[in-house]
Amino acid sequence: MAEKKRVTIHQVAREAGVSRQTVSRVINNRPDVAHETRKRVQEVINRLGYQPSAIARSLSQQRSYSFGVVTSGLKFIGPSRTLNGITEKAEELGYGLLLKELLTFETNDIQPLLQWLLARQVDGIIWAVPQVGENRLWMDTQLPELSVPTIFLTMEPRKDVSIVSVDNYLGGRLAVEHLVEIGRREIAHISGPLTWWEARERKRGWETVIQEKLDKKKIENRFWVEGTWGPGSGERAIRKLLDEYPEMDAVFVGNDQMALSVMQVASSLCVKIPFDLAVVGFDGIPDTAYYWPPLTTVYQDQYQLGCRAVSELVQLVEKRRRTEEEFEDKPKQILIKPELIIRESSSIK
Amino acid sequence: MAEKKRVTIHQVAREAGVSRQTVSRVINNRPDVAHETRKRVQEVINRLGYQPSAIARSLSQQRSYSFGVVTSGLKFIGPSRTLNGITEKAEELGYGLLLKELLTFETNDIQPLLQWLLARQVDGIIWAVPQVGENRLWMDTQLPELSVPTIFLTMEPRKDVSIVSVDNYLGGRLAVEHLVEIGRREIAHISGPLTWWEARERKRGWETVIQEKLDKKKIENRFWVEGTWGPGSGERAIRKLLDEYPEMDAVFVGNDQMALSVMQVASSLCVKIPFDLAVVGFDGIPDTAYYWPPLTTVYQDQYQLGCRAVSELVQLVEKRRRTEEEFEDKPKQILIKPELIIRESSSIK
DNA sequence: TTGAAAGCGCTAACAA
DNA sequence: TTGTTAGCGCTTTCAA
Repeated sequence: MAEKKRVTIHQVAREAGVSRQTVSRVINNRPDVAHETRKRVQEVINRLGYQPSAIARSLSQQRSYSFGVVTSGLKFIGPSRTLNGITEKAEELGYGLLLKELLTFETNDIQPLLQWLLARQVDGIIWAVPQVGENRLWMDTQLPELSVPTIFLTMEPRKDVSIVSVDNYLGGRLAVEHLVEIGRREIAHISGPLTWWEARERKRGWETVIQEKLDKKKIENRFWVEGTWGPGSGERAIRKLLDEYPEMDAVFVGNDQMALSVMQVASSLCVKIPFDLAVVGFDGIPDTAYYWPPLTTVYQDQYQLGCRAVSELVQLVEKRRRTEEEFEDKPKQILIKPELIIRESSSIK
Repeated sequence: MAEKKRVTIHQVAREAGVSRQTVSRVINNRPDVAHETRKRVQEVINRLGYQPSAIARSLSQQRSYSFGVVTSGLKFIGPSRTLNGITEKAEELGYGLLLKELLTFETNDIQPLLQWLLARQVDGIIWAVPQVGENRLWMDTQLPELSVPTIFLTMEPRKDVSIVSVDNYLGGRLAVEHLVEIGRREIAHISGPLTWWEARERKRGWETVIQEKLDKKKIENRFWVEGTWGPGSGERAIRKLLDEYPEMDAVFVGNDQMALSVMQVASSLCVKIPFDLAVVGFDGIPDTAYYWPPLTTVYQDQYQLGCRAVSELVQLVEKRRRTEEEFEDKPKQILIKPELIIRESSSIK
C-alpha cells in the first residue's frame, strides 16, 4: 500500500508535449481538440493512470457536484429508506453525497453543520430530518445562511422553501375511511408522539373522518392515546383503550411497530382480530405481511421520498446555474400519496 | 437566498492589516501569533463572518479529514444500523463522510468508485458491503489501488487487510447450544443464502454443535433448508422441514424476519411454540420482543460494528501520518461477539 | 512574531 | 486548435 504519488495534469501535459489546458480539454471532453492530439493525450493519460483531482476541480469551478445530506434517526427503518432513495438517485444523476447525522431530532444548533457543508462547496442540501417539536425554529432566523438550494423533507409546507413530504393526513383518512367502510363505528386512535408533525397529521386525518362520517362532533379523550412510536407504547395504549373505550370496534395505529404489539396484547386478552377489533397500521414495512393476523396498513414510500428530493434539488441547482441567479426560484411543495394495503387485520373473509 | 460572495482569507488579511499567513495562523490556532494581533484578526473574522474553505484546505494539505463509506442494502435495517454507528463515531472524532451505495451486493466493478473517492482526497475508506458471492474478487488484483487506509466490514478474515466483523460462527453456536441445554435433540436450521459469508458462518456454528453435542456424525440434507433472508422464505422452509424432518423439536433460523414467518406458519398449523418446536432467530431487532411468542434471538450489535470500524480507521490514518509511511501497518482482524437473548420461543415457564 | 513566495491541481478567459 | 496568464483559497517553507 505504498503511497503512490499522484499523477497531475502537469505531468501528463509534459509527457504528451502539450499544455495543461489541452489536457484539461481532453478530460472534459471539449470539442476543440484536434483528433490527433486528443488521441495522443488520451494515450498518455492511460499509460500514466492519471485521475483528475476532484478537489482541485471543485476549488477552481466553485462547485463540487455533491450534495450535503442531513439526516437523523438512521437506526430506524424510515430514515434509512429515505437515505437509500437519496443515494440511488444521486448516483444516477451524477452527484456525490456528504452525509451528516444529527444525534437528536430536536436540534436547533445547526450553524456549525451548515458551515461544515458549505465549506465543502456542496451544490445543494437535503434536510432529511423530520419536523419534531421546535426543530424548525432555526429556519426563521438562519434561512439566509443557506446560500445553496435546499430541499426539506417531512415537514409542514411553508411557502418560503421547497418541501417534499408524504401526505400523512391523507394516509390517516385512507385508514379510517376503510374502517368506516367495513362497518366500524367506534374507531380509536393510537398516535405517535404529537411533537412530531407526521403524528399530528395522521391524527388529524382520523379526526376528520370520524367527525364527518361518523358524526362524532366531539373527539373525546378516551377515544385516543398518544404513543411513542416504540412497540412497548402500543401495548400500554391498547390496554388503556380497552379499558376506557370498551365500545371500540377498531383502532387506527400510528405506525406498524405499535400495531404489532397492539395485536399481540389484544390476542393475549382474547380480543379477536378483526372480529372484535379491526386494526390498521401505518408505514407498510414488509414484515407486516407476516404479522398475526397480517396487518392492514398505510404504505408510505420513503424510498420515493428520497428520490424526489434529489430530483428536485438537481433541478434547482441546474436552473440556478443556468440563469446565473437572475430570478429567485419559486419554492415547490410536493406531497407524496400513501397507499392503503388491506389485509386480514381489517377484513373478515 | 442571494448568493453571498464568499469571504476569503485575503479579505480578512487586508481588513485586519496583516498577511494572509497570519490569518491562517489564527484560524489554525497556531501558537506563534502575538496576543494583540490574534485578537484583532479574530475580531475581523467575526465581523465579516469568515469561514475557511475546506476545499482549499484539502487541496493544499493533501487531506480532507473525511472518509469514503461504501455501503449496500440500505433498505435493510442491518446496514443502516452500521451506517448509524459510522456516522456517529466519525462525527465524534471529527471526520466527515462521503457516502456511496452499491446497487447490488455482488459487484466487482469497483474501479470507478474507488477513483471517485480518491479523487476527493478521502483520508481512508470503510468498505461496509457484506461479503456475498464473489464480491471480494476484486481485492486480489486491485488492492494496490487502495492508496489510503481501508477497513473492511463483515467479511472473512484475511491477513492482508484490516477487518471488523461480527462473529457469526459464535452466534450460531450460542443459539444451538442453548437449544441443546433446554433438552432439544432434533435441531433443524434455516440458513440465509449460502452465497453470504454470514449465512455460512451461522450454519457452521449449527453444524459444529449438533455434531459435537448431539453426536450427529452426518448432517443430513433434510435437517436444513436454505432461505433468502426474506420473510416469505421462512414460510417455505418451515413447511419443508415439518414435512421431511418430523422429529424436529427445535429450529435455529438464520435471521429474525424468517423466524417471524416460521412462527406464524407453525402456529397456523397448530405446532405449539416452544412446546412442540423451539425457535431461535438471529439479529435481535427490537420487534422480536413483541413477536408471538416473543422470540429468542442472537443479538448482533451492528451499530457497534460501525463505531469500531471508524475508530480503527482513525488510528490507521493517524499512525500513517505520524510515521510518514515508515513502516507498513499490521492489518488487524476484529471479531465482535454477539449475545443470546432468551425469550419465550425457547423457554417453557 | 510576521511576511513573502511558491505551490496544491485544476479551469476560465483571452490571445495567438 | 492550442497555449498563456491568472486565478480558485489555503498552507508550507523560508527568510526577515
